[in-house]
Amino acid sequence: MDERYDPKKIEPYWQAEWQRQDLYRTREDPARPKFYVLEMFPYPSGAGLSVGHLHNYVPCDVIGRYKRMAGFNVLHPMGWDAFGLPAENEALLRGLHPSETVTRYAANFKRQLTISGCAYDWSREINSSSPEYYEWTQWFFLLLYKRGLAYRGTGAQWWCDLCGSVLANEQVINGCCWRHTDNPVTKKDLEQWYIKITDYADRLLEDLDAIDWPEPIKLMQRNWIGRSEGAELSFPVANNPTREIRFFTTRPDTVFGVSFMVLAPEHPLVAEITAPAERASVEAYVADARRQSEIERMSTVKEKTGVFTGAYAHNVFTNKDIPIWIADYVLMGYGTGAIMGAPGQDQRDFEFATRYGLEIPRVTAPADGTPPPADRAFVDPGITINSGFLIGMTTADAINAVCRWAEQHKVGRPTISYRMRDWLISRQRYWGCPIPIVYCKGKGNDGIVPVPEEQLPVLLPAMKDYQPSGTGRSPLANVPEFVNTTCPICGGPAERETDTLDGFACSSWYFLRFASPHYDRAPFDRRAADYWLPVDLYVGGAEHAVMHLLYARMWTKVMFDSELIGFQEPFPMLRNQGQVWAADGHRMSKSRGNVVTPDAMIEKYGADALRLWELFMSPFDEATNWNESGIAGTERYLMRVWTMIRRFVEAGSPAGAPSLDTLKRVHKGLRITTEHIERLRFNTALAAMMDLLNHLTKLKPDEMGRFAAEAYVTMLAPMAPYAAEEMWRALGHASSVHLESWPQYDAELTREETVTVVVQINGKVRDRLQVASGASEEQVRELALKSEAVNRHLDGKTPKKFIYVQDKMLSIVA
RNA sequence: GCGAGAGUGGCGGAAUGGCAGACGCGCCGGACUUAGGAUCCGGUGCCGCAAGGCGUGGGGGUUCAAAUCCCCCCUCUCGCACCA
Repeated sequence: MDERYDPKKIEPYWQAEWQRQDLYRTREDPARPKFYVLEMFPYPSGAGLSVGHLHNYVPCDVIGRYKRMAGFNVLHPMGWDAFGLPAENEALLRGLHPSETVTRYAANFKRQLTISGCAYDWSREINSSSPEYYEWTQWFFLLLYKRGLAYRGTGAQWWCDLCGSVLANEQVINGCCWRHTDNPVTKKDLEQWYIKITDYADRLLEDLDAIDWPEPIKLMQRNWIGRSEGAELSFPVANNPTREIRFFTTRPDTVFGVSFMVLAPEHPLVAEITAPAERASVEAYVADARRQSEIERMSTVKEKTGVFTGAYAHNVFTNKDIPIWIADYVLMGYGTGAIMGAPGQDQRDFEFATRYGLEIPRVTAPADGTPPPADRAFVDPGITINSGFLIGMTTADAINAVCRWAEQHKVGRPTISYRMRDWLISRQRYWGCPIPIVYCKGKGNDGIVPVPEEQLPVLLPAMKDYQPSGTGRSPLANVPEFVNTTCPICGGPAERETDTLDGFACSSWYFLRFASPHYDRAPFDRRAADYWLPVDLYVGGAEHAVMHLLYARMWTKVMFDSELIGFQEPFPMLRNQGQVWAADGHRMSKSRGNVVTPDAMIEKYGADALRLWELFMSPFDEATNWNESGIAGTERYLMRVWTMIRRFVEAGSPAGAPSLDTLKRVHKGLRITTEHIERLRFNTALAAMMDLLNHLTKLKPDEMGRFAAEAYVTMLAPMAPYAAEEMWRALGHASSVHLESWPQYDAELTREETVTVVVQINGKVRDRLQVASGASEEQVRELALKSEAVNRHLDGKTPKKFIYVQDKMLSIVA
């Protein structure tokens, strides 16, 4: 063992040695309990990993290593979410082929993770852009199609006429194209593929109750799904009884107060019902609404506007004709694109009615008998008034009564509406997973023919030029050899789908692939999946709260329904790591020049010191700003451990007979460290280790003894794997410390014999008593009343009341 | 605007109703030293010589006891954009 701790010397050595020993290879072993820890697989970018990424990977590595030592068979894999826009943009702008850049960037990520000491089983590395992987993404798409969960529909996409291509939301900046910054984007309607995630809305909602996820994430999913109960009703258009306006409401009890209707400007009825006299103003409003939606997020606090169509609807409850308006605050994408206006009970309707001088009937009164406020809507539940057969009913009863009446008279029914919409999974992009569909020219039903499984994968063709097709189709439309094919059924001429799948398709099942990453007969080997899945601990950023985590949950449920797997939730336990901002408080980014790389920190301090600082600088799940100054502290800590072990070894590694006090401290340190690692409290786990070190370094080697020395190094192993390995060898062991068992503590030895009991008088601490642990209230009281400090502060007053908290505190009220 | 989270020494943070500031950074002092940006030892919330008092964004409340629970306000961060 060298005198000085020199990470530059030991880290490369052990890296090579671990690789030679294939130390992190994982195999199924039914005899041992399994633990599957997974980080959300990263998109390999050219910027490489920053120290911010390691704030996720290092703690997960600690958990993986710890669980392995604690007796679990641990699966801790890594792969690359490799399809995506940045690689395609680089291809477009710099002519670099995405598969080359992605391969290079992934290799760099892997190198950075390796030098950081992360124990991944690299034999299970996957890449979502490799045909061996996306073959099965395509297979899943076909599964969804066969189950009626994938369908074609029309959707509007951002469009730049100068690029001749669709744009992602992030490519639209201030309403203009990212490349043509003074060219306003428009919307283009395209036929696209959708996934019917709405069929799973209720299950996605209900099953949230049974999983261990951060509450804010669950809440975001609940809000995203946005379930609301109500009724769908319909009113006929006056003088045009073949046409009706269907609408959803959560307050069917207020139908007698409906004094107008509002349609979304895009509503298909608008053109048909508009009266000739109003046509000009309606068309102008519709055009204006369309233009406004094109100029991104111009004004978020604008007033409610609308125009009258000149048409009327017949309120079947009041038998009155009510005006039909259009307004841009009604969205075509939610509900039916039409709402009833009940201005007395809805604040938004109230503002609209006030502005345009519409009638404001009051049909709900406060339950306490006071009149509804005159200057605003009364939105709370109450007692129904002015409402025919509903008068006197509570809001809840009136809702039921309206639903029953509507069903009997065939004008509506109770229903549930969801805010969540179906998942638009088509992308008009090159660098994605091809959709395994062909369109046969000789067939009806749009000629949709799924590619037979045995013909998968549909390979993404190599291209030289990634210019957009100009038509709204993906660049793949420019490759005739790809597009033109034959129908798998009739053999006649057919064209391939040229859209590719959203990257979220790849990430909706990758956690299963790690169980059997090289299996080539199915997406996964059922036996391996049954052993490893579900994921025991899933870790990633809160930014994936809704999309990725909902899609992956839905696909898992589809797999369960298809009897491919035996579980319904892929991630029973989820945690979010805290975001690490740059020292300047901004996102770390190449353009700001504030990226700190692990490479630079490892060069300066060594990987172990960096790892310890990642663990120590802040709680795992809380955001923090990067601050390099503390690494000096973790580096110094490692040096002190090193010196302690070196002195111990140089003294001949004496077996020693530690004092009871030392023994108790070791066991207590072990207990706290263990408990805190289990709870993912790495910063306080390390603090407990430092505390223990501060005690142990005061001892001579034979006072410390072999048990303490070895337990200490073993405990350090998950956090600082290189230094621990080197010290373990110096302690005379031939095999790796990472194959050792986690040391067990003796609970008896972690018990305190004496405790400090605080004495408070009227809420202020006046004395501290050392008493035997478990002392009775009487004993402590007696002791306290003898105390000089207590008597001085009691100042002759008689205690009125004592409150005793065992082993902690005696509170005296005087 | 709505929703979620956060606010504690000079700094990162600890304490989840029971000793505020664990552990570390920085700083101050000392030892060793030709030397120290190394190492080791001690100190370090604020006021005060002390006894003691004050102190967890601000204000109020509950409690024997509040950083922690409740109400109001301020600031910051993240998410969502009129969801009928």
